[in-house]
Amino acid sequence: MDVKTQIKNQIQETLKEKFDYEIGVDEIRLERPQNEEHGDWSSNIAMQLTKELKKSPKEIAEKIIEELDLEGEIEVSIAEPGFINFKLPGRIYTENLGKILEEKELYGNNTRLSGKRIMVEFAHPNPFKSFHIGHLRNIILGESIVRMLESQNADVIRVNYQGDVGMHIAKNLWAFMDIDPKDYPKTADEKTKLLGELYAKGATAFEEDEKARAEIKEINRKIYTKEDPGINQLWELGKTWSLEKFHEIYERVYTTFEREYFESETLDLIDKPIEKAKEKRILKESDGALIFNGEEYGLDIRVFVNSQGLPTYEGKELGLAVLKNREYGIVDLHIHNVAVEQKSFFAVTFKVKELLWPEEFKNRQYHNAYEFVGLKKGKMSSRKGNVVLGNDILNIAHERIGEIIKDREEIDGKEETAEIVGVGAIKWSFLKISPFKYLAFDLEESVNFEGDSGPYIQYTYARAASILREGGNNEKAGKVEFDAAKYTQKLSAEEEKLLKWLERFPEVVEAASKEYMPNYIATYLFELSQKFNSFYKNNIVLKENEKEIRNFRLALVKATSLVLKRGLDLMGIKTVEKM
RNA sequence: GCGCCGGUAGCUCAAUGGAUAGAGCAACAGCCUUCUAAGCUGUAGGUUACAGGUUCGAGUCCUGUUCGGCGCACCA
Repeated sequence: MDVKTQIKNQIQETLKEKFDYEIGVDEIRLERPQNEEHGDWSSNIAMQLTKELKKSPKEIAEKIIEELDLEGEIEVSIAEPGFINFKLPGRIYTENLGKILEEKELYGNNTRLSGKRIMVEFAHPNPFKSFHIGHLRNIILGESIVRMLESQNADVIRVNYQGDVGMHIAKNLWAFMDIDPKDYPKTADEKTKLLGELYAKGATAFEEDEKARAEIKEINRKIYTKEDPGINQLWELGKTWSLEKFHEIYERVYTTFEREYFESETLDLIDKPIEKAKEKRILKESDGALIFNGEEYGLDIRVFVNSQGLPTYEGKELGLAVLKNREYGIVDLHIHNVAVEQKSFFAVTFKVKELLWPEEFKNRQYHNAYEFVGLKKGKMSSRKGNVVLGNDILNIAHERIGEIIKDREEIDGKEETAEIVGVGAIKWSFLKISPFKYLAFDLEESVNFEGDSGPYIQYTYARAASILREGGNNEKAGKVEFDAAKYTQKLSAEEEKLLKWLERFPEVVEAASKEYMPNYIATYLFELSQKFNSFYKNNIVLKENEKEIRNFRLALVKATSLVLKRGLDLMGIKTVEKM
């Protein structure tokens, strides 16, 4: 039994004995005091119960601690107005240090989601359109969510769903048809640039030109029917161009997909569920379209098949559900990592899927509605061809890092280092803030490498790596060759803070994975780095004469480097040994 | 009109209903004669948008106001 559970059980028993008051263990909450001087754990139970027990919080707290029978030298104290604070013996933390060194990169994992199959759908860029800063937030967040779930022992299915049919394509093809194949660009960058321009041209024409609008609608129809070989060919070509570029980006951000779905694949599968939905009166006709009237569920009205008889995005979602079920059967949870602007869409399609296929979908769907990305300066619009491209951002970060390290002789692979650190800087800037908060992206700030930044953490890791490299055999440094109980007496302030902070990692990972908030990990790692750097400044490791202290510090450095690396890994960020 | 999200230091963000609201950046002042200065130490910076309420205790919960973002039938 861990310390936390022991304390809770004891409080529960004491309340029963002393006050004849029954309370569930889960209702007793132990908190981490913000101020570490208040101890390692804190309980507010005495204040909570003042009314019910009709006694002052202090009185209750005093009675509780009188009766507590805790094992293992836990210090208990009372603070105004009635907090009960627990201070754990140093031994717990030195023992945990041994645990980290033993478990290595598995430290922090748990088995909360063992046996669960979770499908995470993320990225979804649309072919023919650009992969912009919004997609970057999506894929970086999605990748981290996948890794966090895997750390909880879930069996994760990574999928991507991409819109390769619909009006946005038709707008593009309308402009695409005017390009002479002789003028087709050669490089992937030029190709995607052209596609972006074509979309902007088509979208503008659609809005401003009556004739163009009719033509685009006709192209859209032909995309669905596949009756026009010329259009089919252009469609294939543009899609290939797009996907080539998308895969380049996936690779750069260390993402892979087990299955990439396309809207075009769903088209043949839509009729059946639509029929079924009509029979069950889930969908109804209205003004020539087939709609779901969500009002009775407090939801919006949304169109599943338009009055032209073409399925909308909503309709295709039903086809996708059929396809997924066919390929993967029932999964425990479907996570859709899609920005908050689609909240209404998911609320409705979730409800329809649940009504159609309760066994497969009821209580098995979650829309991770993360917030929008915008620019701190200026506005973005793909319609106007004015977008910040994902790749450009990564390139700029890469270049900036390249400049910084170009004169550092000790770094071997400068290009690779610049890439890893550059990508890390961008990922960090996205993940360090809550996903559920609007992100005002500022390129200058995200490539600022000081303080709360990816490179700062990576740099801290490299410092640790450097000590371990020069400390000789890493394996040996990884062994704690000292008497843990005795050594705690001699800890410096920095050592103690670092040691204690390392022990929190597993609970941070668990909370982050439960709430889909990688920023918890970022905050933790930043504080870990600060504590390590402070330790680094004031506690010499390699030149320490006393062998016992030297070994302890090497162990501490090793453990810190393991946790830094693992934490960054959960965020989808790589480390370098030298930078 | 209805719904969802947000407003915390000059800027970007933290803060499971808890103890003195914390960081980073920017500004200012220090530290390279110890393992990487992408580092460390310090100073300054706050009516937590506003007004009520609930609570032993509110940045956090409730109500209203206000400002901003997003969404609400044939786009995805």
